[in-house]
Amino acid sequence: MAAQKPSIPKGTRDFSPIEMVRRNYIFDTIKEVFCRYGYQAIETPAMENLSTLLGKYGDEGDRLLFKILNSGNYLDKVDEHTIKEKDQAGLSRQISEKGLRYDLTVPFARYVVQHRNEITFPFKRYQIQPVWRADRPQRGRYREFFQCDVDVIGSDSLLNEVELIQIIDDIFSKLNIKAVVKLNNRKILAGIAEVIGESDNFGHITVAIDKLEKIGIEKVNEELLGRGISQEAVDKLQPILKMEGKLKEKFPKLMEILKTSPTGIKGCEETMTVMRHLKDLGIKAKFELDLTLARGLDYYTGAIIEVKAADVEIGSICGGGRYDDLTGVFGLEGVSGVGISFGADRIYDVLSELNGFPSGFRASTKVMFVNFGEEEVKYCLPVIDRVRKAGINAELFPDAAKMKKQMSWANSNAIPFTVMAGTEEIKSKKFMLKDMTTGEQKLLSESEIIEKLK
RNA sequence: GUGGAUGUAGCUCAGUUGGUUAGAGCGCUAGAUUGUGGUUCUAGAGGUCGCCGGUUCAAAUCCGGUCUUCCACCCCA
Repeated sequence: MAAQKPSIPKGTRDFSPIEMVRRNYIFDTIKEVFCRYGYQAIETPAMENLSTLLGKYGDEGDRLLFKILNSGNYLDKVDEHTIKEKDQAGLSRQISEKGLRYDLTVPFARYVVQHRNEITFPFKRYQIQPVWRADRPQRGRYREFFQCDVDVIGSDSLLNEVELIQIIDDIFSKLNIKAVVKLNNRKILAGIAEVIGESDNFGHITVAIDKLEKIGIEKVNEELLGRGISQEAVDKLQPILKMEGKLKEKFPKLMEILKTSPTGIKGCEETMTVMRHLKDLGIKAKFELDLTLARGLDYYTGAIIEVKAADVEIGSICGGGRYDDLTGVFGLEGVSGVGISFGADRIYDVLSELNGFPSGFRASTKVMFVNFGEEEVKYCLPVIDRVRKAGINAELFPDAAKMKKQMSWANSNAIPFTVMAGTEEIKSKKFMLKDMTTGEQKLLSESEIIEKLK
């Protein structure tokens, strides 16, 4: 057999032991906070029916879905016409009916509708699983990555928004990441579109102004005009785009601009309520109103939340918002939800860059027993068992390899202690314990070793 | 999906205008040290120069294609 060069698909990664320790540190921190606020874990399958996924994320989202080829002789079932006409979309529909999930929110909505009889609302759940996107990989962008979602479904209360931001604050404080929370509201954006008389172009407007920070006001205006938005509307938009100042000054200005749009006013009031609570709570993270924050996902209807790391340029590390009718498409109307998603992989990248991982928690083994051969193993084995039962992580080197080999193995695995027990030690019923950091060694009894390593 | 850069030892990288046997550091293996790792010294192993094709007497080096990784756009965690 010809040796093939091993590789993994573009945008995917292996996680080696050190990375796993670090990833688990992130997951554990996140889980702990989720649980603290009363959220319960669920999981859903890696693959969903395409009918569940398609049409929920906009055209761009549909394009980025990984589709799974049907099993069996799928080609037999394709009609001649499709093949002759090279109808790609038609073909894809006929040969693929499943896809890898694109996020955790839509599968969650599906879950809620499917299990509605078992659920007592409001339902608070968290879900930590990988998702897949057929995107082109880049810094902080992978084709397989983990999302950590928390959602409350079946409650309109703005207290949920507040709670989610508290969770954001808790998690990033624990991880020592300076977070900036950006808030906006789809209703404000809808109000703006309404006030400038371009409600029909809501999508184009939000996408364009989302780029304000990146490309500047001139280019945004160009793009708006290019998208068929009237000069008059663009002119009307200018004071909103240029609005500056503190929150206290921004809101009255915004209310004034939006006064003819009840929706806009509502959005403004909602956002003010949330922010007032955050202020009272003394949130550590910076939070700000960002009118340019749009977020592409089609299903958001109220609050929009996005978190960036203050010290690392990597895109958002957490994002989410309120969706009033996500379950509607699956046949459950009038259930509002709000949720956010933490990007574990980007958080990992941020911590790497900041050197923010706690040090010195690499090896889990506390002590390694050197293997000198059959007799010595017989002498050590029961002792190792008792050491473990005393709650000390211990292991025996599996082969009676050269001492040098065994010691350097312990060394490269950063194991802090080794025990040597050969003929001499067996005779005196003792063990030679060596501290690998200082090089010091002492002849001790079993109970003294357990005492020392505890 | 569009445009740009990149690929040489396990890792990080040198490699001249195309010219003989492709180098360094780290790591790895062995010995100095037969019951002692981490320091030191000595020796050694390890490369289809991403892959396929072309130009040439001759290609790591030039050309085309392809894949990977990275960057920008699009979009997003």
